[in-house]
Amino acid sequence: MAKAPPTAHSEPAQRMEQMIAALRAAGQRVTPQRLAVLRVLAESHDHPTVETIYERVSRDFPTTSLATIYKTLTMLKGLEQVLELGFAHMSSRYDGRKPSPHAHAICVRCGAIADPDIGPMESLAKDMAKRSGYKLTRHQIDFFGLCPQCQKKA
Amino acid sequence: MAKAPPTAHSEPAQRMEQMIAALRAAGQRVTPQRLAVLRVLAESHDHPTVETIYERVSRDFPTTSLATIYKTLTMLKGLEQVLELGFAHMSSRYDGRKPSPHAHAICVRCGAIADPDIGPMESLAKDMAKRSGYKLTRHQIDFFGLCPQCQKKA
DNA sequence: CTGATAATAAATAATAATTATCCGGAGAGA
DNA sequence: TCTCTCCGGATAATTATTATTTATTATCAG
Ligand SMILES: [Mn+2]
Ligand SMILES: [Mn+2]
Ligand SMILES: [Zn+2]
Ligand SMILES: [Zn+2]
Repeated sequence: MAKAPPTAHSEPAQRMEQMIAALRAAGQRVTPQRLAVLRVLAESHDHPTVETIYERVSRDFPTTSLATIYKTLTMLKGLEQVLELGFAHMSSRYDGRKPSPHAHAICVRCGAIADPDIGPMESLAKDMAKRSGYKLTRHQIDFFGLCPQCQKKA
Repeated sequence: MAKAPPTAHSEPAQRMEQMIAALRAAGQRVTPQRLAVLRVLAESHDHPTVETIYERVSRDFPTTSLATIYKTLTMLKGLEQVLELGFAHMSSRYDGRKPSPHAHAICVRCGAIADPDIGPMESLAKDMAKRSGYKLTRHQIDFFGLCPQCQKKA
């Protein structure tokens, strides 16, 4: 059997290990429910909602409560292990694979979210910090429009 | 008396005229309540919340309902006469002075919002469109941190 | 391994922001 | 003036999220 090819970003399994390590380092308990949430986050490429995470966790863990998902995500946010994308008229979306702030493209029709690597935001943030006088700590950069699929249906 | 100095962006009065014209062009009625909302939007530099707009409108128009503010803002958004800044864990903020998308700095302590002109986002949007395949129509670019005042208090 | 204990999970209630519904009234146009 | 539609105000409903309460469980000292 051939060796698995190298990948640019972490495999779900190793991303999970990172998150578990972060929990332990923070003195947080590692419970089955939390492991289930971590797994969903590590495996999901679609920037799922709380509801979606809940459904995916529920497959293996049917008694889990929505509140548990919320609380786990809040905790992981505090540990900078998950990125929350917050919006006004739709529920938040979560990225557990790339937990540091990065730009997103959001389809206003179907909700699909893409996050290709684009030119770095550092210079933009520097510029904003300089001209506003703010001490900046994080950002959320969102572009809205139609995903390729929805463009076809138009 | 000296002539008023020229300004880079529109005076409240002329911004109001623009908005009124947009209403008329869209066949929308220009009512006293709506005029009151327009005035608040044209005069406010603080990116007010719905609640704040409501309070300001209520000074001159005490019987106004919150729902009217919401409905008027929704309409103005449709006419691209007001920019909504939507967030996950706080209520939306509105900019009626510069209604086209632009970057903001938001103070996480006191909520102050600044929007200095910074390096253009066009190239960033182009890059995102190219790499994601999305057809982009608008964006929201937010930087979070501490405003100058809150930095002092630290 | 066992038991003590503090943290956590589930269920549920509460909250906050926003949106929908209903109805009376004002206003533009015939 | 009449009419018909739009609009405003009051209030109910909805949605997303957070708080509370109680039972359960992961962790670790012994
Ligand atoms: Mn992402
Ligand atoms: Mn602005
Ligand atoms: Zn789409
Ligand atoms: Zn501040």
